[in-house]
Amino acid sequence: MKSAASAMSHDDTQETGVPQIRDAIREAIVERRLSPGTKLSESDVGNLFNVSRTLARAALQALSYEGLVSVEKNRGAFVAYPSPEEARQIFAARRLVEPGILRDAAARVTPSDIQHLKQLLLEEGRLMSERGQTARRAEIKASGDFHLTLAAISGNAIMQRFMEELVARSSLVIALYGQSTVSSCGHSEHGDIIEAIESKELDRACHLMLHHIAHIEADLDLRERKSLGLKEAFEL
Amino acid sequence: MKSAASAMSHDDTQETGVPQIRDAIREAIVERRLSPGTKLSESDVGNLFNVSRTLARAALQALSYEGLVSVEKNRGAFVAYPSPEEARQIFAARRLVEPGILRDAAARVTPSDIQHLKQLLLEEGRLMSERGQTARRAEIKASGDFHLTLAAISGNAIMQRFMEELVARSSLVIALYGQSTVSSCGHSEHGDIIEAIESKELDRACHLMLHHIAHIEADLDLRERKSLGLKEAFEL
DNA sequence: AGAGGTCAAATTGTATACGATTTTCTGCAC
DNA sequence: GTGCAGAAAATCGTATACAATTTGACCTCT
Repeated sequence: MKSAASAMSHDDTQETGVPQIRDAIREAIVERRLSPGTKLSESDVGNLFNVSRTLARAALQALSYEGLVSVEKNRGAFVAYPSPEEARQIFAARRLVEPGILRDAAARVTPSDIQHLKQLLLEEGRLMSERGQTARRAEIKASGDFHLTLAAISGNAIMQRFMEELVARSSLVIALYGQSTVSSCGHSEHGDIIEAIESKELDRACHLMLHHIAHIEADLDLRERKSLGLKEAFEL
Repeated sequence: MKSAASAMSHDDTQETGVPQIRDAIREAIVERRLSPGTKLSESDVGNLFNVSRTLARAALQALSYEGLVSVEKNRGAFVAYPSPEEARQIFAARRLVEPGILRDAAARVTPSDIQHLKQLLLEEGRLMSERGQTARRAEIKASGDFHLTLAAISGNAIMQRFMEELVARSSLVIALYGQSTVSSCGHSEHGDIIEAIESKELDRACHLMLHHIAHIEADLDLRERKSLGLKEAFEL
């Protein structure tokens, strides 16, 4: 396997600190430059960012709290490889919280917020028509940003952080179990939700949101792919 | 101020590892043996648990991710001192997610789960009638356990972890802003919710839950207590 | 060739060392 | 006594060192 290090970009600005490292790795995971299961050794991470293992380890720990990295005792850290069950729970959580966040957001939304959302939508559409790795990565981020912006508008920092975790983990799930090559989020659905918010049709907005999440989930193939029991794999 | 160390118990079993330390400190915070604002120096924590600063630091970092400890750069870690605004957001988050969790839990609840919940209720009642610090601490934990058990029954590990964070932080908020000396959770309200679940009255159960959370929040005095402007403090 | 076992290399776990920053104490001028 | 350097102490930030564990290779014996 290609070294984990080479898969990440690294600006040489000597801005030290765990947050930079954590954020850089998270971005790499969310944008799928790092695939689930990739080993993230402390030394490699440290070398890549020109820091000691101490800081590399701290960054990996931080990511493990967010569920993006799993650390196995005495074995090291790996980009998380969510199980189908875990994937289901992530989306169940989103169905549980996003309508509520949407309601809170709608109650506080300002015209400037609406403008911001529409801006995001435009950008998203632009990226969809482009081709190339870079555009694809930017599109992934943009489509998540819609949901995160709603959380930000809701004004609840706690729910916002939770949504950041859920969106990031969703990206991992889609990378693993997504079937269609098309974008993770139905672009038009975002637009419909914005419209519903704008015209204060709260119930319809929530309904659309639930439908939208279900739509994303429907594109996943979450059938258990066991190791085939180590026996079943060869009998027959 | 009394040393932070002396406020925590510590069993001498040489079970090393960050989790033990983290859990012990969390328990101490949730049970209010450690007050908001208390300094948690890395050396003290390390000495207390007979580990190096490395592990102490890791444990404190972990707690900061849960919002129970705030670490200030170059100054150290302190038991979190949530602002009134933060407190409001914590309860807003609970109002947002607990009805949903309750619905999911009700859909999967087994007779054995009901029995477990009633058991908790009994224990809670028993502790309420007792007196003394130890009983008070146990009661605090028991009252939170009701909400956590519901999350466990819902079968969603992600929501469960989120609820653990919210309940723990609620304990901090109540310690800071709670007015009445009585228990944080209306004991009878828990019983009513169990009944509603048992008889499959979902809407009523959710309604009761919202009411219950509002009831807890109503006991708080979340008025901003500024430093009193340094002038107003003395002009009558 | 295959099974099993020992050793070497790599990697993580934890402690310690040292520099940087903040806080506290001290002493001197006023 | 008050106020303000400046030094001393304490505490955090980061790197390095060393122990423990895992992994994989190689070698032997059947």
